[in-house]
Amino acid sequence: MLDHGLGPDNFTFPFVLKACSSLSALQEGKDIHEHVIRTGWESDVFVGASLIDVYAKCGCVGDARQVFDKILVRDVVLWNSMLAAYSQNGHPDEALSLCREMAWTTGFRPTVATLVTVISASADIAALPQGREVHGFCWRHGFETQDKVKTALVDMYAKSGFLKVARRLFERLKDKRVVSWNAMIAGYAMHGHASEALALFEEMKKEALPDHITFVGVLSACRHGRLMDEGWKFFESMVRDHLIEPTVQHYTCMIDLLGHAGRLDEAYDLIVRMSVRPDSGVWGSLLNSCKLHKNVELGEQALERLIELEPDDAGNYVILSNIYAQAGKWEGVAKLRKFMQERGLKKSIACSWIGVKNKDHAFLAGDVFHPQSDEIYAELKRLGGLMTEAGYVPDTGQVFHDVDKDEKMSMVHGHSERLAIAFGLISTPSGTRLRVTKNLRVCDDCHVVIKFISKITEREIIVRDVNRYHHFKDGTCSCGDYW
DNA sequence: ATAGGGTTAG
Repeated sequence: MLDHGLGPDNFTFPFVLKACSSLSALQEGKDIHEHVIRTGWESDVFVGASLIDVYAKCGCVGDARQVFDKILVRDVVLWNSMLAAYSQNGHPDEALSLCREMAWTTGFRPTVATLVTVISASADIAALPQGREVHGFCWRHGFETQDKVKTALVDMYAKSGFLKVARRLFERLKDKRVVSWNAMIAGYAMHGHASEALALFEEMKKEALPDHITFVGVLSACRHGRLMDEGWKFFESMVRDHLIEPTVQHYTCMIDLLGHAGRLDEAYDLIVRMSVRPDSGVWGSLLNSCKLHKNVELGEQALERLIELEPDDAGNYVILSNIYAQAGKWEGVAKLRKFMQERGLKKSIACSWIGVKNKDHAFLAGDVFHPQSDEIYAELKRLGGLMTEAGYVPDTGQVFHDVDKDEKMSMVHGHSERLAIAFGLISTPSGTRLRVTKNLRVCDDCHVVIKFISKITEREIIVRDVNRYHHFKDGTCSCGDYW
């Protein structure tokens, strides 16, 4: 077109940018962006929304935001594009605050797309107070009747641990599409409700055609329920009866099932001979299983692969370090720490949060910034006494740093999930279920402690960590102590 | 004639 001497206009750019977006072609997108600037179309909302989408699909949220900021006369689709850019790139908090800004500056006339995006952002951080607020908004403005909004709400309530609410909304869908079934099945699966997930899958087969995502849900239900035989049955049936080629996520479920069961060599064999390229999730699952079953050699191999795939992820080094520590191989711990220091890698900062009276309260390990900090620590101390009476012995094996024993104790005692739980206990009526979210894995010792707390205080405590949900009740956890 | 949204992840 350019060779023919024709200049692109405001209609040309969106078409060609959409092509970039579906190919995740960042360099081409940037070239076209320059062309947009040269031809003076950068303040066009259609061109801008397309550019934001290209940058979002390529993971460049900052570039997307620059495009957004240059456009001063915005329409609802432009806002939605920017919200989606945040939401899809792991910045759900930014999406929610941009949504507030949108409400403030534009008078907030959202569309179905706005709400779906914001609800899914709330779901991703299980930010229930915001999610409920959006749900209320949907209801008051007649959006709740829309199936797409309702499906997003099903996902949000499921991820926030309200499976019954999710199910009630799911049953009220006018037309259950595959996406809705998938959200509900995955919801049961991630909470370890394997039988509900599988029952729903049987029901689904009568009404809709399962897709590859349905099977991720089904296999992950088997995984969380440790249903090895059923898992393989579904895996084989997926390929044979449904003609679905297994993706890396399907393999991850199977490798995780084998690994958790201690069949580490079989898990390794499956990684080597599977038809798709193993990603960091696959090796991460194997590394985690090596920790559960104390296998140093295979753990080292898994870390080698992970260093190739995601060298900057500190969590991987920490897990191998834990494996070394369990085995008493302190030279391995020291070697890893040196390696991390040389590369400037730091453990991510742990953070837990809990919603109380429609407000989220966040805690870092050992922090004293909460206004009720003194009462929180007093409550932890009180519980500590009761736990010792009940037979609790602290396990500081997972403390990464090589510090003395007392210091290790205090580090573990101030873990963020404990602060969040203690705050929940002192600020809600007895018997109230607590729901805590954490950005990392729950450590072994906290897991033991929370089991004790659930029994001593007679509370149900739901902790959503980075991998899965833990439902603590009466001294036990739904994960069966494997996570 | 052009742009945005729901389901999967160690």
